[in-house]
Amino acid sequence: MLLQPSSKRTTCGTADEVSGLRMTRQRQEVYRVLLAQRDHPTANDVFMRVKDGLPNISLATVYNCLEALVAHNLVRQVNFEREPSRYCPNLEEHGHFHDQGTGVIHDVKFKPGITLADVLELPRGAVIQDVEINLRGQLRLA
Amino acid sequence: MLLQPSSKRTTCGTADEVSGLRMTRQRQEVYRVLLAQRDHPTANDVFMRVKDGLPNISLATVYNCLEALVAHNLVRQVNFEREPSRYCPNLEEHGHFHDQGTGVIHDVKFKPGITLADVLELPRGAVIQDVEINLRGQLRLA
DNA sequence: CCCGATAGCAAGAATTATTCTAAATTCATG
DNA sequence: CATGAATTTAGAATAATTCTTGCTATCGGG
Ligand SMILES: [Mn+2]
Ligand SMILES: [Mn+2]
Ligand SMILES: [Zn+2]
Ligand SMILES: [Zn+2]
Repeated sequence: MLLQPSSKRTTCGTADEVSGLRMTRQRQEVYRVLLAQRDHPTANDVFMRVKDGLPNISLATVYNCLEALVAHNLVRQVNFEREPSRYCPNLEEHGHFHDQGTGVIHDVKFKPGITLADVLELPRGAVIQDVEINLRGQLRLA
Repeated sequence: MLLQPSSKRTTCGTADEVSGLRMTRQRQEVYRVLLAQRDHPTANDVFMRVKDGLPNISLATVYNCLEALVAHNLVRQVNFEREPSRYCPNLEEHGHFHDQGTGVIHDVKFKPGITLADVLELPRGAVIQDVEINLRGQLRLA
C-alpha cells in the first residue's frame, strides 16, 4: 500500500498496478499530508500544507491529485451539507461525526457484525455501491 | 400541520405558531409542490413546477421559501455528494438511496427498534442533532 | 380605516468551491 | 535521445447558492 514514485518502476505490472495510479511527486505529497494529519482537511487546507514541500504546486493540481486518489480508492471524499469537500485517508468503512462545538470531524466506526440490511429497509434488489453516514451534534461531557 | 395563509390569522398565538412560519402564497405553493410530487426535486425543479401557479415567482424566492421550510422543519434538505440540494417533505427519520440506473432517489426507512447507538461506536458524550444516511447503487431485479 | 413597522418578494449582482482550457513540463518507453 | 502520453500549471469559466437593494404586502395599534 506504500506507493513509490512511478519513475522507479514500470507503469503497468508492479506494486501500484493494484491501484493503477502513477505516483507523481504531487500526488505523493498530497497523500502524505492526508496521512500525516487526519483531521479531514479541505482541498484548500491540503493546498496550504503541501506548499511546505512543493512551493510551486497549484490548487488545480491539488484538486487533480485528490480526485485521482479518490478515484483509485486511496482516499475518501467527505461531504457535509454544502460545505467544501473534505478528504479522509481512512479506508475502513466508517461514518463521520461533526462536532458543532469544536468544528472537529471524528471518524465513527461501525459496530462489528452489523450490516446495512440489519438497519435499513432497503429496496428489493438494491445493490449498494457507496454508503455515506454523516452525523452532526455536540460532544457534551457528562 | 396544514398551514393556512397568515392573512387569516394573527402572527403569534394560533395554529402555525407551532412552526412560527408565516405562510405566504409563495411558501404555500412551494410546500404544496413538494407534497404533490415526492421525487426529491432540486430548487430549480421546484421553481419550474411552482411557476404554473405563480408565474412571477423568482428563483431567489424559491430558495428563500425552501430555506424557511427547512428551518422550520417542514421539509428536509438532501445532499448527495456535491450535487444540487434536493428537498423532501417526508418528516419521518429516513435515509436515501440514489439509484444510479434511473437517477431516482428512494426514501429508505429504518427498521423498527433500531437506534444509531446499536450500529455506530459514537464518541462518548455525543449528542446527535442530525443524521444523514445516503446510499448509492443499482436496483438489480433478481 | 390609517399608519408606521416589519417581513417577504423580485431582479440581478456577487460569491465561491470546483472544473475546465490551453500551454508547458514531466515521464515512460523504445 | 526521441516520441507520445500523462500530468501540472495559471488563469478563465462554471454554476449553485447567497446577497443586495428597492419594492410590495402584511401586521397590529390607534
Ligand atoms: Mn478547513
Ligand atoms: Mn433535478
Ligand atoms: Zn474519515
Ligand atoms: Zn426523503
